[in-house]
Amino acid sequence: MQVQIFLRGAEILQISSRFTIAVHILECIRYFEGEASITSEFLSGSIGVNAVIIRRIISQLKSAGLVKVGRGRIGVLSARNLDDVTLYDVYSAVEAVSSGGLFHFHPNPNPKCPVGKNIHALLDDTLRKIQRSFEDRMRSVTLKDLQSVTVDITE
Amino acid sequence: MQVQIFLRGAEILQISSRFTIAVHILECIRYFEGEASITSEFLSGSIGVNAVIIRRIISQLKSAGLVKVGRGRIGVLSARNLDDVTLYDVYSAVEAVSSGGLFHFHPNPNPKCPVGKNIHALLDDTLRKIQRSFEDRMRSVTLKDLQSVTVDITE
DNA sequence: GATAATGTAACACAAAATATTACAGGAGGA
DNA sequence: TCCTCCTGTAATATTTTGTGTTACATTATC
Repeated sequence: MQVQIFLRGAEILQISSRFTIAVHILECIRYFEGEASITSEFLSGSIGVNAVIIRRIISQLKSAGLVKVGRGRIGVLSARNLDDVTLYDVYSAVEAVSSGGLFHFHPNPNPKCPVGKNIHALLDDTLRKIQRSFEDRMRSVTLKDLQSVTVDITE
Repeated sequence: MQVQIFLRGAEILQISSRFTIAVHILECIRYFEGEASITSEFLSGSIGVNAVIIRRIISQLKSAGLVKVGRGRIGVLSARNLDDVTLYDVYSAVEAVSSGGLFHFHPNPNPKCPVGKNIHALLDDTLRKIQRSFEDRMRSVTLKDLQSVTVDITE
């Protein structure tokens, strides 16, 4: 049996670390804004990730309207009240999930097979709903909520 | 801003297609069992994916107790009533999510930074609950449910 | 005007997913 | 029994995605 043996490595499918990095960035802004100039280099130090990566993610957060960036020696600033930003706001800012969905469908089911012909009809709607539910759950948590250790997400 | 320009390609993070392939395999068994010898070659034809990939996934489904495989000219058979198999059963059979979670955390937050020090305390519990909720949603759908076009997953 | 930071290209590298080839070994049928 | 078909799985290649690194033009503040 030994399934693990021929599965090379972890085989983990995950939401990219861009998401937790983005939350980390926003939390740094919440903590340091007004106190320090929050540059990509500064953030790189707290997050432990290359400054260019940070800048890319900041660009995405900026496109999503969450932060604004001054050139020169300003650093990153909040563009709205970050208390109200939800995890979904962050997630959708940094993951291009829109274009494909959370699930990856095998691309060539055989239309000549009675099962292959119907597999999309069978699954698409349900998978879409599951994804939607996942996103709604992320919408229900704001950055402010994270501060209270026991967030009430019904488990 | 043209975020897309410097994001190479799709940047999509997805549940591997092993999941939909596995559902496809099980649906083929539900449809063809008793009618035809369901070999990896046969499935490869319906699914449009290499037969070796199919065999690996079948091995995982077998480990999970969903199917059994005869050697020789038998092919794949159901090992239990597939009507009752949930999407989570399939998902957990083919994704090694257990070892890392759905979310990928950046591995080196700086413990000397007041934010970096607390980022795990801030996020871990909430992310775990979101993942749990995602999995529960998959648990609520069986293969039989898929047959009725309008599955009642509260949206 | 000097300095420091961003925006982003270009490229390198690592990790994961999938494809392909190959073949040993078991089961069933002739 | 022997042949054939199919599985199990190794080895390897290819593709895709994510991340790291270097570089530099641009722009805002000091």
